[in-house]
Amino acid sequence: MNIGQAAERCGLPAKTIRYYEDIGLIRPARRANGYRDYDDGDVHKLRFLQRARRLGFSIDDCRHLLSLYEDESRASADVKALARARVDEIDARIAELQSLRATLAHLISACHGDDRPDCPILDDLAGVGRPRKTPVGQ
Amino acid sequence: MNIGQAAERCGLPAKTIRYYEDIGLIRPARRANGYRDYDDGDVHKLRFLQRARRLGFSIDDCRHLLSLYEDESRASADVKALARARVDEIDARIAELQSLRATLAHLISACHGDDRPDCPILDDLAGVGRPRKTPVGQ
DNA sequence: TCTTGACCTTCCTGTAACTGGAGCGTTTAT
DNA sequence: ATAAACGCTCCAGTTACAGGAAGGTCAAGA
Repeated sequence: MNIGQAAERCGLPAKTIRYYEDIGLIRPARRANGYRDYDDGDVHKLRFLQRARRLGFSIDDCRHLLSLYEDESRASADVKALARARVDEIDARIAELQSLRATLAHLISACHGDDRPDCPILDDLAGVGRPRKTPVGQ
Repeated sequence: MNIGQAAERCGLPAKTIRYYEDIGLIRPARRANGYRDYDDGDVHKLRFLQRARRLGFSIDDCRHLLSLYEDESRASADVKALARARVDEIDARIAELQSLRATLAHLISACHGDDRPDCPILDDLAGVGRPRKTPVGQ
């Protein structure tokens, strides 16, 4: 099938599918006219990639997952380790965002937010008050 | 002062400071030898930028915040609105990450993670089982 | 004076993972 | 016959810088 139909079936834009080919994730057949020709196996792989990306795996992770998927003798522990690493990344990111959120919420609550120019948010960014050492995150 | 000293005082790498100049965020003086020459006001602005970036404001947000900061007749409501928008972005991102985390944690708990090749994580990515409609996020 | 090393300069490239568009050829339907 | 819809490749842009090359400048020591 043509790339348009493959795109429809896997849920990825055609542009993305071509990009995945550029970086060596898939290698569809070509017809005489130069058009890419996808079979069901290709679409299956593309769907695999779409799901893995949606779960936040990097392209490199996806490459790895795909090779594990195609390796009949893989150990499920390898996959589990990849997934655990993803969860750790996610946890770190969530913690960081929650810290930022708390700082911003605090500043927002301190700002009267009217037509007057004085603003604790800007004051904080400008470093008004005691010099802060690592006030948020890091 | 030279860029190295300014970098040390504001907590940003010299590369980043030059980049901020490229995109028009700051405009330090130049000496006869072509070296950038930062005064205390410049360093103050750079520190402002460093703090705003650390709070997750985009460069465009920073540009906006800086212009508000320099506008003596600004309304604090404008700043508050920017900060609120940031909090909304953060909340959305956190929710998304938590959803991803839950899905991954579920798959991880279902995977025995040993030397055997069968793996529910890969099965899920491959679409084994009932076809999922938008299982996570979005 | 010469040299060494630490700075500084500009410019180019690369990152992640695509997206948009130009300019062109092909297929399909009317 | 022609127009729409699709396909192709290649190039540029996105975010916010980081790394490095090639070269100029400056202060200190031998």
